[in-house]
Formats: sequence, C-alpha cells, structure tokens
Amino acid sequence: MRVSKEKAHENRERVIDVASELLREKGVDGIGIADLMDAAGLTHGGFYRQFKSKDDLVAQAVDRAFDTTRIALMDHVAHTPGDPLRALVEYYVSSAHVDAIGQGCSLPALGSDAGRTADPVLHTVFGDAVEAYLGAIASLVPDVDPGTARQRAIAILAEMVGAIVISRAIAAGPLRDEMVRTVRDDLVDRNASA
Amino acid sequence: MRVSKEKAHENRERVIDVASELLREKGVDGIGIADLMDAAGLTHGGFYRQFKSKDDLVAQAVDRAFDTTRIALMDHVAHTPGDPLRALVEYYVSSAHVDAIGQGCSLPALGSDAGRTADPVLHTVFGDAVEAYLGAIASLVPDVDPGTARQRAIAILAEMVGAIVISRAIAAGPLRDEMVRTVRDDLVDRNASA
DNA sequence: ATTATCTATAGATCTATAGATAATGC
DNA sequence: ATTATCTATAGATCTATAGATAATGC
Repeated sequence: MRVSKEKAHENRERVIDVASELLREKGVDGIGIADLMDAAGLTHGGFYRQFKSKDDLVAQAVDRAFDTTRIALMDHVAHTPGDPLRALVEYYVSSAHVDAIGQGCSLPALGSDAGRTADPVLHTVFGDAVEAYLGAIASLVPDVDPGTARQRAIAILAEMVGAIVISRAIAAGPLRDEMVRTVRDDLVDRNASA
Repeated sequence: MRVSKEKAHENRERVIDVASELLREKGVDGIGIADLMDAAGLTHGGFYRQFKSKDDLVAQAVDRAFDTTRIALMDHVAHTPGDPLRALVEYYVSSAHVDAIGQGCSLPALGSDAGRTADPVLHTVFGDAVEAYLGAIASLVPDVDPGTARQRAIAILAEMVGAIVISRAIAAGPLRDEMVRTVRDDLVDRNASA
C-alpha cells in the first residue's frame, strides 16, 4: 500500500489539482474529503497525512487555481495579436468563461464563499491573487501614469468579476448573453489603446 | 402546540426573514434547517409543513432579501439630496455594505452559490432581481437614450457587484479600502450628471 | 375535525482519527 | 524502521419523515 516518495508527491499534487477544480464547481461546503480523494483515485483515510485539515487543502487548492488561470490568461494575451488589454478582457468576459466554472477564475467562482470564511489563510490567498491581477492589468493599460493605471485596473477587475458572478447567478438565456456582451464591449471601448 | 392561522403566518414570515439573513451570512450550504428554525424560535420538525424543501425556502428567502435591500436602496436614494445615481453608487459601494453581509445585496453575498445551483427557481429569482436593478439604475442614468442607459446600467451593476465580492474575499485592510474607494470614485466620476 | 408544532428518528452525509498493512528507503 | 495508504469507525452533522400533541376553527 505504501508508494514511493516521488509517487506520494504526485498523488498529493493530483489531490490539489482535483480539489482546485471541484471546489470551484461545487463550492467549499459542496464537496467532501471522501469525494475529493475518490476523484483523485485515493481513499479518504489517507487525506490527513497529506493535509492538516480541509481548510489547509482549500487554501492550497485555491492558490493552485489562481496560478493555473493566471498562466492561461497571460498565455492567451501573449499569443493574441492586437491590443493586449482587449485580449485580456475578451478572454475573461466571455460565455466560455461563464460556462467553465471548474476551469475559470476563482474570484467569481468562490468569491462569495471566501467572503464568509473565518480562515485568514484563504483571505491572504485571495488578496495575493487580486494584487497579481491588478499588476497584470495595470501593465496593459495604455498611456497613463502608474497610479492612474492601477485605478483603471481596479475598475476593470471589478467589472469583469461582477459580470461573471451575475451571469452565472441567472439562468442561461438572453439576459446572460446581454450581460457578457455589454460588459465586454464597455470595457473594450473604454480602454481602447490610442 | 397548535397556534392560530394568523400566528402561523407570522411564524412562517419570520422563518423567511431569519433565513434571508442567515443564508447571506453563512451561504446556502452553511446553515441547516434545525439552526434556521431555532433562530426563528421554532423546532425543526415543523419546517416541512411550511416549506416544500430547503430549496423552496432558499428561493423564497433570497427573493425576500432582494425585496428588502431594493426597498432600502431606493429609500436611501429618494431621501438623499443631489444626484440620485451618485447616491445609489455611494450607498452600494461602501465599507458599510462590505461589512453587513447579512443585510446587504444577495448578488455579492450569494452570487457564487447561485452560479452552481441546479434549482431553476433560484436562477429565476436572481434573474428577476437583476432586471429590477437594471431598471432602477437605468432610470437614473442622465441624458441618454433608453438603450444606452441600459448598457450603462449593466456596466454599473457589474462593477458594483464585483467590488463587493472582491472586497469581502480579501482580508480587511488597505487593499480592501482602496478597492471600495476607487470603484466608488470611478463610478461617480464616470456617471456624473451634467 | 383540522392542523401547526412538537419529539423522535431514519438514513445519509460530514470531518477527523485509530490502527492495520505493505512497500520503500535506510 | 519508516511511512503512504488502507479499512473501519467515532461523533457530529444534515435533510426529510412519522406520528403524537394540543389548540384552533368549524
């Protein structure tokens, strides 16, 4: 039953990856240790040798989710011709993002959950992720001083996150499509490079 | 043990009110029937004569929460001198709103939860609430045609909701204060009346 | 007679732990 | 000998139901 150190590390990483997806899909209270471990191909008894508690795993899994989605986002921006800020907005504010909860940004997927957690570590994970987003967005805002770029980045991030939260909370349909399209166009128009 | 028809109606309304607050504070999966009924001064066994299921209560309680917060918002706007859109933005995007989860708007408090529910009734409750918000905001947007006013309303609502979600997800501190202040100023400046 | 609420409980979960097992790594 | 994972379980929840109780409303 025991596996090699290397294999144990792989197993642990797989639990974090699986959790990062299932948590976004089902919420912090919506998925149990047993189901998580089962999805990773392990039994639930082994969980507590790898993680201090469920909160410990949640913090690591959300951190992982932010890393993964940020890399995918910046990769998309880097490989899209034209205005990079436009590429970022059109990637984030999209029907594909609304539909792919388990693969999407954790801010809309788990933001409400994080707002009611008592775990300070999870708040720190979200705080670090927000700072990373603001830095990335601000660096793409054209033609302004750094202070103004940061202000623009804050407004852009808030509008993007709100659009995804609202779109998912309502049923699929015309209103959802209108939300996504309108916010996308609003952000693209407002932040068009010269 | 039996109470009058009138008293039973009062009890039922009290359960909905209590639930509308506790759901926002603890999330849909974070509060159980027994605790809800206990907070309303009843025992949990009586729940299922009044409500079809937990989902049934959740939908009614979120609907109630939206009614309550919309009335408070419009009341504040009506009694604040000056630009009414500015009054709305400053009321919604505020530290007081960030701190008062149980009394605040359900879009940031329960938006992530609603995004993963399978209950179509809850999606409808959110959809109706979003339409009500858009109508109220659009009516306050100055000097534009109705179609443009609705587009502006969508952008404003998204940015407001995103600001509250993000602010609550991160720890109390400078970044949270900066988020609230920056989004508030951005929306006020951008939508200033002539 | 009806019914709002009560007590009690079924059956399914949940987090976390205890102790067994068996393969690794010394 | 150590340790990653296993089986099994404790103890606390959870939603939902069954049936008793007692006051209302006819």
